[in-house]
Amino acid sequence: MAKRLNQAFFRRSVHEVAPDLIGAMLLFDGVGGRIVEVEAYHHTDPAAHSFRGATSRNAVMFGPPGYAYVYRSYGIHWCVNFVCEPKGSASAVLIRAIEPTTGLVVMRRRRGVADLRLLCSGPGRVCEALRITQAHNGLALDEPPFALFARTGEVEVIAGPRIGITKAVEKPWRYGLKGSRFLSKPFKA
DNA sequence: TGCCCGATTAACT
DNA sequence: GTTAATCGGGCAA
Repeated sequence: MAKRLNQAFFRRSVHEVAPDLIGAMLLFDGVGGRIVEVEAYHHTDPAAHSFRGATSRNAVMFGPPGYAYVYRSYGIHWCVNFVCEPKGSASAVLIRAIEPTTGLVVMRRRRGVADLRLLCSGPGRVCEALRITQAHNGLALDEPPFALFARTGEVEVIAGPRIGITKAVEKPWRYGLKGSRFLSKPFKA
């Protein structure tokens, strides 16, 4: 069995944690799969929610590492982040896509699509498939309903510009599993 | 208080 | 390629 990721795993630079999450297994209530795409955000980064300081929405980002920050996107979707670094640095990794492996029947029902590649390929899709909502904001990542396991084997991680932002667009802080069919968008070669 | 816009997605043309 | 859906945060007034 793969090693469980504990809070110490997240108590590092967000730019170390983010690529290390590629290939890791994410389960929520026993449903999920392998993480294939993430993005890193830091409080010194104009594109980060924490850039302008703590608010009620982003309060979890300013708390200790190893917790989930969940926010509403475009008034419609939920997106989940993993808080990193020592408490107060307000950095987090956005989970953008996973390769579905566990609980496929449940995820297909929740998403209303059968195509594996459309189940979890995008931050909003991941949360809908795993049924992560505002109710889970602030939960610890090393306790149920979360379960995270370190990748087993080597993986080839590729980096590139982040998606859907208008500030600091040039920063190559999107990380993905090279060649994965489950990315929300392909990485430029 | 009002207005603009976003770490998105799906359904259009 | 374009656009609607939908709402809270952030900033101007």
